[in-house]
Amino acid sequence: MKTYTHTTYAILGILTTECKTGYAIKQLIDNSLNHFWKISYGQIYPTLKLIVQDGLAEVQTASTEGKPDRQEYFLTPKGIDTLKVWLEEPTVQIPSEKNELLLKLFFGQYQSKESSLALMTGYKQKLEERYRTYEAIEQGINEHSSTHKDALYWLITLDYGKRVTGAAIEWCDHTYTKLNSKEE
Amino acid sequence: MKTYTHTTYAILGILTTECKTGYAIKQLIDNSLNHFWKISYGQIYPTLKLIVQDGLAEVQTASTEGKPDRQEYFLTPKGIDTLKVWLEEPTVQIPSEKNELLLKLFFGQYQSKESSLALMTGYKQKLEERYRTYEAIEQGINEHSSTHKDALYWLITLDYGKRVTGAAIEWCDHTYTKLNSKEE
DNA sequence: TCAGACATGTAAATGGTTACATGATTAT
DNA sequence: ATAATCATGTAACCATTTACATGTCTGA
Repeated sequence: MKTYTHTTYAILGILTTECKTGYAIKQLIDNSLNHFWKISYGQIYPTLKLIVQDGLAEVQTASTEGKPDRQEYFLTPKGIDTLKVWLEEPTVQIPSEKNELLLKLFFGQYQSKESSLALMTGYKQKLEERYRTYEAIEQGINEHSSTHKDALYWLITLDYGKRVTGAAIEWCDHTYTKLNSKEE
Repeated sequence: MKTYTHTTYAILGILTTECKTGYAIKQLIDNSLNHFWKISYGQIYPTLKLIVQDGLAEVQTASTEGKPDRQEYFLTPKGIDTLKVWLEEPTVQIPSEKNELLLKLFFGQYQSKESSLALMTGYKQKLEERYRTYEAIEQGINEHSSTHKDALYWLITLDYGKRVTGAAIEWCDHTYTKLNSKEE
């Protein structure tokens, strides 16, 4: 069986939900998968074209009064099968991020202490903002969608984000203190 | 001032150490920056060419008996300045990883419980392996290079890796139990 | 009338990996 | 002989982002 990029499987997966158009896919990713997956229109529309070509989905034009026409995509049995085969594959790569802060800190020697500390502060602020975003999404799910069939899995991925972000925030505090107490 | 990619700054930074050749840069990154930065020869050599063109470094051919000739790169004052300007910039983007496991788990609905659990187990194993690697590197630094001027910064970046990886491992345990106890 | 949400798409550029090509030297 | 390490480089390919282009409809 032909293999696709993860991005293609992401789109295939989203087409199992109520989201059926390129625009809706973008919205879902921005709102719900944003902390572990991103995608641009420049990939969505060409990918949708591809999966139709390969018989994994079919298109239909839908109209709603007062809104522009939409192209709705529906998975074919072959599409569902392709998604399931990928889901059952046990091999996942653990991500290895490119971390700009660590890169700068690695060359900390060539930097003033103040500038290292400023870097840490900025980073921590961004992490805390991210943490609060996760909490807000979590609360939203608990309040509005707790009975939704996917809610458990959404909460699991959020929990991951919170734990990892939390650990990074603790590292910031610890490192700030360590660098700050260092004599010049 | 012209801006460069992070990869270019990484190379600029490495050229401040004893590593002066494309080959040595690759080795340093693979050994020491590997957990937060990666690079291929396909980028190193063209980038070295670029930074020479831009007057950030100068090349010299060096010979050692019994080894092939090397091209050694030395930062110019302009190169050091370019690096410092980048280091002092306080704006760092927090990385947002593409996480294949979370993507698959997000569509957990369309997967058997067994397959979700197998995914978790495989992921945890890889994380534990990574954690042990960090510990080994840390021990190596403490034993052999604890007095090296860069040792503090190396240990700080390793600490980040350990904390974040540790949090992810805990999430694996927690999620495994949660999914396992779930009635079918 | 004008901003903003809804909606679809393409082309060019960017950043990066992989595969290929070459060749010296050392140790087995 | 030959595998391993040292060493440099290019070309093709891939995934992804950004900028651009177009247009509808609603509500302020």
